[in-house]
Amino acid sequence: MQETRQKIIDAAILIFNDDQSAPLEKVAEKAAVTRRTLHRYFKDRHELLTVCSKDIRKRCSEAMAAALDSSDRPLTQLEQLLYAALDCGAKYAFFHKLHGSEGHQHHGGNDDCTAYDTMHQRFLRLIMQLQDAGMITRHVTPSWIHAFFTGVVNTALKADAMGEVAKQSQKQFAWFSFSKGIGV
Amino acid sequence: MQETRQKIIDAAILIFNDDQSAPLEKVAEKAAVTRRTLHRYFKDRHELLTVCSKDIRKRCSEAMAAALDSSDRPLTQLEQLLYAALDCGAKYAFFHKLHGSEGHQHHGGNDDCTAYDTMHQRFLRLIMQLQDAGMITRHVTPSWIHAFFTGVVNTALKADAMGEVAKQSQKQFAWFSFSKGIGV
DNA sequence: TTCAAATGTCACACAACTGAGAAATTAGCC
DNA sequence: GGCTAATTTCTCAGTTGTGTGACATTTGAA
Repeated sequence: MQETRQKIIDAAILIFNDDQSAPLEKVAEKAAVTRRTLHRYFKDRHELLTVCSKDIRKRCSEAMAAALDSSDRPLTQLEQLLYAALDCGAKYAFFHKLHGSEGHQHHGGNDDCTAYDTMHQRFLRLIMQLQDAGMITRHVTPSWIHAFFTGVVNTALKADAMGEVAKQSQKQFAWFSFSKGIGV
Repeated sequence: MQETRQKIIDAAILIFNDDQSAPLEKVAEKAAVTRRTLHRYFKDRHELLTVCSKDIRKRCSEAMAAALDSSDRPLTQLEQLLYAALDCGAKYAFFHKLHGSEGHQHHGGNDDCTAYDTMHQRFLRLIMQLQDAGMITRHVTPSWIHAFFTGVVNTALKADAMGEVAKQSQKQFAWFSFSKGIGV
């Protein structure tokens, strides 16, 4: 059963997302599996992390690309991007965490880095395009908007986890605050 | 020298903020101190965490209270609250993380919880007051605004850590995005 | 039912982290 | 300079996490 593998990956993403150094026992527990089984699928901690990273890259990149392709209107693209990120959930958050951690070195040979950078560039271009068209404010920089974007995603994820905001309002609130926050 | 103690606490907040299970060696290293010295000030990991929690509570509560007292205009109070949170930096983020973690149980006997809840209540009241006055939108709930507030703080902290946004623009951007994002 | 693959249980060796004692070293102060 | 307290260095035992082997148990499909 290959679904066990995915179950472990998903658990690892959840656990490592808020505790990088968490013992593998916790991951196994979250995946409802023995540590021994976890080790059957993944040689060691490092391999598990690598696989998580690749899994995330694949899923996030696809979702983001689909969002961008879903429309010709830049503002709609941006809105769909936000929804896609929210759907990716913890994966999107972890994607950024991986590339923002201290020990991380960007280099071309790493596919994950390439995927991240590509996405990042497309995002920045979209933002600059919107600014040029006067559809969003120029008071804040594209860099800030990018940080703000992931910040709103994280906010929605946390609000969801805390159960403080109704599920169906989540996306609506997120888009309201994000779009207004960049001066749409 | 009692400043060593504070140095360790500050280092612990920084380290534990993005890796709860980080070895104490990392904390000691960040504080430019030996692990042995750390153990002289704090019996064990748990005591260090407890002290961090108290330190954070004290500093954040004071800063927030001062911000609220700095003006009579609700909107100015909110703006000052944001700046205070940004000044508290990682401490503010950790404050929330501590109270949002899984194993955490809210109970009256815990001073930290009380302080957190008090602050939380004052924040929500301020928001509802602004909504009643029609100064901010009603499209989003006070709960969402609270989550959004800490989200913006985290965004600014991250942007600062990544060096992507000029220091002096930080607060300005944060307030712009936050205020617009709640429909000011 | 039967067989094979997947998973669990137990046991082990090893590495890393933790907490503490004792002596050597450093820093501030009179 | 000498004294005192803080800190470092070195040490070590105890605990926890890691990775693996051997074998039992469960599961699912033929």
